[in-house]
Amino acid sequence: MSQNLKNHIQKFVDIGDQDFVKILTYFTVTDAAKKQNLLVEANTCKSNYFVSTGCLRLFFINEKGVEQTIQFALENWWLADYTSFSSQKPSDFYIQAVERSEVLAIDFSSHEKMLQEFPKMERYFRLVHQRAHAASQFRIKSLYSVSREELYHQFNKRYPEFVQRIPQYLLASFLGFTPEYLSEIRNKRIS
Amino acid sequence: MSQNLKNHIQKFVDIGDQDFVKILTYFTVTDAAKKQNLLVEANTCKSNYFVSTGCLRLFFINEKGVEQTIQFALENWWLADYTSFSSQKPSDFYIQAVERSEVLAIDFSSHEKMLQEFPKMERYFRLVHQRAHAASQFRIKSLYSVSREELYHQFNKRYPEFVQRIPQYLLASFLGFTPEYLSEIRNKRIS
DNA sequence: CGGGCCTTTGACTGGTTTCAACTTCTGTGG
DNA sequence: CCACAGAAGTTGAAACCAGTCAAAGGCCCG
Repeated sequence: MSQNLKNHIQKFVDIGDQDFVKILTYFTVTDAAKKQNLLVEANTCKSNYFVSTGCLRLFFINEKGVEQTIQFALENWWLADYTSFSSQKPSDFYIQAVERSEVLAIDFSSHEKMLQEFPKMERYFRLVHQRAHAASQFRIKSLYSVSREELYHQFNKRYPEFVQRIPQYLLASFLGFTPEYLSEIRNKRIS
Repeated sequence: MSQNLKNHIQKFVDIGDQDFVKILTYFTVTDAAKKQNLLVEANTCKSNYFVSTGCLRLFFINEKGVEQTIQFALENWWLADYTSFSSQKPSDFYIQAVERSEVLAIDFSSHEKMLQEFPKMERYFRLVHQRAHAASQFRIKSLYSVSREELYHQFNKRYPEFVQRIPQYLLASFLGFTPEYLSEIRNKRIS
C-alpha cells in the first residue's frame, strides 16, 4: 500500500506519478508482525519509518525495567528516533509494532540521496517535522497542564477508537502512569 | 547581529553572501525588553523567531492561573507556537523575553515567499525542525524516566551556566514543579 | 481445556503540592 | 545613595495524587 504515502506526500507538495515511482525505489516495504522490533536499544536507528497500515510505537526501558512509550505512530505517520537517525549513532529506544503493520522504511543514506534527486521532498519533510514539532509542543503542554487522570479522559475523548484498539498497559505506558492506576480511573467513571 | 543567523544557516546548507542579504530582507529585527511579550494567548503566532542574543520562552497559563514554561530558546534557536504559526490561527501560548534579547522575526507569508525564492532554505528548516523534534523526544523521555528531583540535577549538570542565568521560578516552571519544591531540593544538596 | 498474560482490587507509602508566613534580594524614585 | 515596595526565594505543616506490592480474577490463544 504505497498509495498511502503518495496521498500523504501530495497533501503537502505536488509530485508526479513518474517521480513518485522513482522515489519509491529508495524505500523498502516491510511487513512487521505484532510485537516485532524494528529498532532495538544500542543499535542505530537506520531508517525513518512511514506507517502504511497498522501501528508502531517508540519506547525505552527505564532503570526499573519498565517500558515507557514516547510516541505511537498510526497510519500516515512517520516514526524514528531522530537523534539516532540524524547522527547514525546508537539509540536509547526501541521501535515495535503494536499490531501487524505495513511499513515503508527508508535508510539514512537513501534518504539523503532521495532528497538530492528530489529537492521538493525537503519541503515535504520540513512540513512533516514542523507538524511533529507542533504535536510535541502540544504533548508537553498536556503533560504539564492536567493531572494524569484528566490526561486519560482527554485522550479517551480525542482518540476513542484508538483507546479501543490498543491494550490498556500500553496506554498507561504512554500516558505516563501504571496499569493499576489506569484501571482505577476507568472504574471511577462507571460507578 | 544577523551574523548569528548566517552562521547558523551555513552549518546546514551552503548559502552565498548575496543570497543571504536577500534572505535577510524577509526578516524584521526586533529588540525585546526583559518580560516583553512577542506573542500573547488568543492572538495568532504571526512570526517564527530566531534568537540572535538573549533568551525567549514559550509558556501558557494553566487553569489555576500558573505559568508553565514549555521551552526556552537561547542564542541560535528558533521559537514559535508551530500549531498556531502553521495554521495562522489563535494560539494558547505566550512568547516572552526572559532577558533583553535581539530577535529576527519572519512572518508566515514572508516565510513562504522566502522558501519559494530560496528552496535551499527548505532543507535548512527541515533540519532545524528535525533537530527540534529529536529534542522533544529526548525531553519527553526525561519527563517519563526520572523523578522531578532527578530532573533538576540532570538539568543542572547539563546546563549549569543557564541555571545561573535564569530565575529559579522560571526553572521550576520549566521542570514542571513548584518554586517551593525547587528550593527544598537545592537546600538538600548543600547540607 | 489450560497457561500465561492482562486487568482489577485494596492497603500502604512517599514524592510533590498547597498554603501561609517569613526573609532576602532588586530596582526605582526621591 | 538611601529607602522602600514588590518580587523572588525559603521554611514548615498538612493534604493528596499516584506508585508499589501482592494477590485474585478474567480472558485470549494455543
